[in-house]
Amino acid sequence: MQYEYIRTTEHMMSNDLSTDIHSRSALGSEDDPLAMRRLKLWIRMLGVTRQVENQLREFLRVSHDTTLPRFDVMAALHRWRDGLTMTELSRTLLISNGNATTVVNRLVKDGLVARIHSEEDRRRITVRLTPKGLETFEAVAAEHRDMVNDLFGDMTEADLDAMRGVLRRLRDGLSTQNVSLPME
Amino acid sequence: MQYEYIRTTEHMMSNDLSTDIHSRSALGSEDDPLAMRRLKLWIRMLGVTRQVENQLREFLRVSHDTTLPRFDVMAALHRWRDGLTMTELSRTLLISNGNATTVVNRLVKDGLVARIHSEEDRRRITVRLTPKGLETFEAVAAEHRDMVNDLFGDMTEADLDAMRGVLRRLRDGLSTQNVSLPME
DNA sequence: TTTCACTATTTCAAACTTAAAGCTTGACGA
DNA sequence: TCGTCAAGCTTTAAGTTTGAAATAGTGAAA
Repeated sequence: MQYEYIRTTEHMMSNDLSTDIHSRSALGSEDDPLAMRRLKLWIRMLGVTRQVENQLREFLRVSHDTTLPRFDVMAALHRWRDGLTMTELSRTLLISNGNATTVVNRLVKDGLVARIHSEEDRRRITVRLTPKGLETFEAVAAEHRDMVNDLFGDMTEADLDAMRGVLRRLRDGLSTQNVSLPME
Repeated sequence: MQYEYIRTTEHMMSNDLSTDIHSRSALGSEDDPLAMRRLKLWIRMLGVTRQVENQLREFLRVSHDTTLPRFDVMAALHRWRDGLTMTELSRTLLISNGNATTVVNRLVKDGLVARIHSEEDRRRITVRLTPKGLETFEAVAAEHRDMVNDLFGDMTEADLDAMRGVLRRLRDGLSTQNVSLPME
C-alpha cells in the first residue's frame, strides 16, 4: 500500500505540517507577529509543495515508470533544446553538481540524454535530449501538465494574479540575499 | 566552495527553474491559458521553495551542525509535546514511514529523541523529544525563525494575507483529491 | 478457537542528495 | 615555459527517501 502518507483524509492529523509548529514555544522574538506570520506562511507553503510533489511523483511512477528528478532534468533539457552544461543544469534545477552527474548518468544509460564534449573547452560537457528522450519527455509532459492543472484546479485567475507577483518578489529578494551570505 | 548552485547571482541562468519550461512545447492542451498559468505558478512555487530550503539547509549545517530532515522531525515533536506515533509522524511530515524510521534512529542515537512502547497496543511506538532534545531544538528554532523572517523579509502583511487564503484553499483541495486517487 | 484481514513498524534495495575531495583543463602572470 | 589558481566535472562517503517486502500485533468473523 504505497504512499500511505498521502491518504490523510481519514486521519486526524492530516495536513498538520502546514500548521504552526512553534505556537507553543517560548522563544525570544515570539512577540513579533509579522515574523510569526512569515514563519507560518513558509510552513504552509512547504506543506503544499510536498503534497503536490508527492502526487506528481506517484503519477510519474505509476503512469510512466519514471521519477521526479529524471523528469526535472529532462524538462530543463527540453526547455533549453540546444543543451546545457552540467554546471548550468545543476544551477537551473538548484541541485548540487554531483547530483546532476548521477541523474544524468542514469538518463544516458537509458538512451534518453546524450553527453557532448566541447571542442573549445575540453572541461565542458553539454547535455541534451536524444530524439528518443525528446519523444519520451513530450508524452509525459502533456499528462504532467494536465495533472498540475487538476491539482491546482481550485486556483482562479485572481488567485494566480495574487500569487504570481508575490512569488516573483520573493524569488528576486532571495537571489539578492545570496550575494551577502556568509560563504567565505 | 560549497553550495555553488546557490551562488546564482553572477550567472546568467539564475532562477531559471522558475521560468516556464514548457513555453516552446507543442503539446495538446497548450492552448489552454489557464492550465498554462497554473503550470507556471507551480514551477515558480517549486523554485522558491527549493531556494528557501537550500538556504535553511546551509544555515542548519553551518550554524548548528544538523540537517533539514532532523529539524523537521524535532519540530513536529516539539509541536506535539506528548509525542507522536511513527505513523502520525510520517503523515504529519508527508514522508514515507520507512524514512521516518531512519531519521528517528539517528536522533535516538544522539539522545535527542526517545522511543516509548505502548502498553495497550504493542505494535505502536510513540516518539518524543528528550529533555536534551527539547533544549537543543529550542535553541535552533529561535534562529531558524529569524532566518525565515529574513528570507521572507520582503513579504508585507498584505502579501501574507493574499497568499494565506490561496494556499489554504489549495491545500484543502489537494487533500480531498487524494481520496479519489488510483491506489488499488 | 482458528482464521483472516488489517494496522504499525521496521528492513531492504535502489535511487537521490549533499558536501567535500579529486581530477583535468584553461587562463594568466612571472 | 612554468607555476598557480580557477573552472568544470566526477567521485566518494554519509545521509535521505521511496516503495515494497517482512515482521508482528490486533480484532473480528466463522
